[in-house]
Amino acid sequence: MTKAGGVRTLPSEPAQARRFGRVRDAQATALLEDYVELIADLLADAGEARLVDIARRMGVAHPTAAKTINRLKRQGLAMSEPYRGIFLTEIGMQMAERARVRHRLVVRVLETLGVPTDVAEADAEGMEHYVSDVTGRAFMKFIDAYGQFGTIS
Amino acid sequence: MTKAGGVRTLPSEPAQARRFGRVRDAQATALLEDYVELIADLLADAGEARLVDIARRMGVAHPTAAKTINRLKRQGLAMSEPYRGIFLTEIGMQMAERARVRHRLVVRVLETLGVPTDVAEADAEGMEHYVSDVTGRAFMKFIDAYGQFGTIS
DNA sequence: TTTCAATTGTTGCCATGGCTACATGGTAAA
DNA sequence: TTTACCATGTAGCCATGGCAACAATTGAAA
Repeated sequence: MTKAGGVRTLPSEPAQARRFGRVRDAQATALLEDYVELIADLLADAGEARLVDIARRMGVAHPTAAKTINRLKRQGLAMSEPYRGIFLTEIGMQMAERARVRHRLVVRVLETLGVPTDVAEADAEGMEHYVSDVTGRAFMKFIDAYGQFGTIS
Repeated sequence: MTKAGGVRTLPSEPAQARRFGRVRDAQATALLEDYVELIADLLADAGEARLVDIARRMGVAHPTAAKTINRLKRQGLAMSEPYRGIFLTEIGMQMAERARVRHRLVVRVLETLGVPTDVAEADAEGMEHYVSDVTGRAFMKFIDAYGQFGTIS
């Protein structure tokens, strides 16, 4: 099963290492993006983002959410007074907006490819963090061309 | 910006919690899948999977790779004798094959949507772990319908 | 056969992201 | 005004996944 016969051809070592490095980077910010997006949604929808609600919606215990929110604060994405609700900084809001746009884009692409909405929403939650700008632009072109007519298949 | 006016409507609390739970589960197995897939590729391509090569291709220091491989062994996915190359168990090979098929599927979908091959390969590396069976089937239908004619846009 | 470089193994450190258990603060009901 | 309940904060535990530093083994060159 060498290069001649098989389909298998490994990428070059540095290229592959770079790729996995990028995946690790994306993974590191994925959780922060999810929190920031959720906080923005809660602020828009309920007028406030409380720790308990964040924890319940993330499906984690409240100390877990508290730790992550502290990380958001350290990174200048969120802010809060003791025993009060959580708010986003300017940077946090920008990140939330970008995440929200990308999320909706991925969902629409999946829907257009025939994936049911609830599954599309669920899968997009994980996939969205790994969509590069180039891929995002390709997605937009695809939606512009086929999205408005509903499903493609 | 309530339900009436805006686009924003949060999913129900349990639904959203379930979604994020699924993302966490997928994240937990993502690294194992990547290792198993890489080991299978090295075995097919080079005839052996050595620790140094795995570490270099993953872009990590060798103790990091060693720890992860120990985890693979604990979970019954890989096996090795001290100071020897790494092999996959039956289960590990099955996992590798599934991961490989899904990886190629995601790459082909992205390519068909107009994403350049190298970017498609890179993005697929992160996205593939979050593609559910339902979405995978939709991808296959899409490829069957449009894939053979090259890019869609 | 000896020696030495490369590979593998091990230990111990750090940050992250889960959890439980407990302490503290805030507020509404009694 | 108390009190009791809920929300928030904090401490400490575990596993994961990075790292550097050092130990042990292998195997090839001298």
